[in-house]
Amino acid sequence: MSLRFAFLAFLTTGAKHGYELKSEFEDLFRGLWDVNAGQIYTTLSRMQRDALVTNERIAQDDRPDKKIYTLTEDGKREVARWLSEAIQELDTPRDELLVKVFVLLQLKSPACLEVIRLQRNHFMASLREFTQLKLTTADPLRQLIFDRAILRIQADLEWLDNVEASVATLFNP
Amino acid sequence: MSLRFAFLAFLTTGAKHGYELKSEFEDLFRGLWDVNAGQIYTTLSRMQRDALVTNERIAQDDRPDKKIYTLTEDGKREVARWLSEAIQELDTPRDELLVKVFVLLQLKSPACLEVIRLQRNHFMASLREFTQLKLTTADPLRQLIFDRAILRIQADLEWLDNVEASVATLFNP
DNA sequence: ACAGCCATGTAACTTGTTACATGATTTT
DNA sequence: AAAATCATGTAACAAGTTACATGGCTGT
Repeated sequence: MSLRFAFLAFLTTGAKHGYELKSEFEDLFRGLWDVNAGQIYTTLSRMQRDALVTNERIAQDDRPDKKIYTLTEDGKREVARWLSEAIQELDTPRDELLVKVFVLLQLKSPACLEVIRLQRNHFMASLREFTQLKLTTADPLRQLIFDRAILRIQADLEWLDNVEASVATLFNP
Repeated sequence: MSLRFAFLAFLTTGAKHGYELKSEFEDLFRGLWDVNAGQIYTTLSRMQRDALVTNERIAQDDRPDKKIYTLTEDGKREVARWLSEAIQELDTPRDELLVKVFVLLQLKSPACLEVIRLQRNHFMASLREFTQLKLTTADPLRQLIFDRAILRIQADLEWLDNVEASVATLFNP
């Protein structure tokens, strides 16, 4: 869905063709998110199916044809709706780490502490990496990407500390 | 994939049938993650397709037949592999909030600050909710669920503060 | 009588993602 | 001569998810 919303937003500044949208997206998320070329066109055709965009084919002498996409009224409404609503999905983390740790706690698995240690080491390495990247980046927009990664990893590390502190109690009630 | 891994782990303590796996999972994640009944069986049949489990049909006089699932050797290897590797996906956040904020910053959209404000209000409300839930929960395992939500939301709130602080600079370079 | 639990499954749809295919132009 | 960029797309699969269907037993 993220790519779809990004395209919707990019199209508010004017009609664009697929390759342009890809470039715009990749310039913004360079390194963090490389989009496969094919995905651009599957995403756009699904947006068209949902009547969010229409396209017009433009012939070019020196280049392959391009297809200019324009937001429909529905598309404009969809952008407006997106901007007017907060994103909800973030506050109930249903991710693999929660499942892993929880299942192991439930099973009182002896592997539990080792798994925590392993994950913590991984996080610490990522943290060092992103901190380094942030420091060596001049672009303040780019720094915000790394910032987010850093803050999230720190939250997860803190959580692992809490989990570890609870293991003894949970295993010997 | 999370459900699949949970089932793999649950099956290490013995053969089980689908409904049992569903109950075990829902007991653990009650309120946070309600699994649709159908998903149990699609997940199990895909696991069977991938040779991670085999099943045996058991007739019961008083109840419908049940199918007992057992881990294969491949399945056991898969669990072991899962436990021995840290989860990687968490350290590059490619989520909708990042996309939303970034696209708006890129477009220098006047909606930007309003979107941040909206999202912050939403996070604050969630934070109050989860804090309340954590306080009124006796089960320490259950508290860890809310703990995770709380820590993640706090990290995202902090990030929004950083973003807001950068908006002025980014809009007037 | 009816709700709810036990127990299973299928069909269908969505999104994410990749491999593959085409072909011209520009840069090294 | 080769590599990168411009530009488009299709086919296919995996995974998440839901609606629907079946049917018996148990508790109120």
